[in-house]
Amino acid sequence: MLDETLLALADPTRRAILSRLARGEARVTDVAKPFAISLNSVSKHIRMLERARLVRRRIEGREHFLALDPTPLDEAADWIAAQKTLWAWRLGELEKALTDG
Amino acid sequence: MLDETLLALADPTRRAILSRLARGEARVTDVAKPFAISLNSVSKHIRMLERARLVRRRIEGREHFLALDPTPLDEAADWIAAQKTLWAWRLGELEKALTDG
DNA sequence: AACATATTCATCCCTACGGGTGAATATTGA
DNA sequence: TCAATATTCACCCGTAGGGATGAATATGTT
Repeated sequence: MLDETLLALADPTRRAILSRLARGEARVTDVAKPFAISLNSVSKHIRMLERARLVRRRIEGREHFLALDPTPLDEAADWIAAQKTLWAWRLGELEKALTDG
Repeated sequence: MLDETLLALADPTRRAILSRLARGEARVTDVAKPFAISLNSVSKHIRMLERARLVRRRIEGREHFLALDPTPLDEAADWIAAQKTLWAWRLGELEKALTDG
């Protein structure tokens, strides 16, 4: 799932959609309104966010309400945090080696 | 830069390359060795990692030595952490509203 | 109820790009 | 000269991003 999560987050439009949804549940049209791109594109972006499990959809008649699901963010944050630790350790060793030499 | 960073991280091969480089500097061939894919593909992945500023290249004769640059990870980690906070706050408000109602 | 209208979202088609390969091309090392 | 290192090129395949069109649902009017 990490692939889909990071791929979904790698687009500024999708990140903006997530920021919008962080202010509260919204319909597809509401989400699309601030963007200059077509509603179709927004719909596709939302589908990618759903595939990444970052967004859930609740259908009421013709209206589709979107809400955030923060769960996948944890996995992404964990991976990045782990890498930062590893890299910092490695660079620290390198620094030490340079200092000793 | 956040776009390139997250896009670069969204591929398992590139994440494996980063993990390899976390163990120390390495040449392109060394990095490519464990993978079943061709050297060309690895070269392309490395270029994407360079574009994302996650990897730096030092050329010595015919050998290209690759090393990590952890800087962009901070930006990514910060964005995710900020979103987690915002989302948690929003979901907390929702919880509160449901409890009050 | 029945029909027209407006709104919402999905589907079809095209273009661009990521990911993969093999072959060709410098460039350096032995 | 010959082998090793890495890039570049041309290409194929799958998919994301975009506009245009169509289907489904809700709303309003007679």
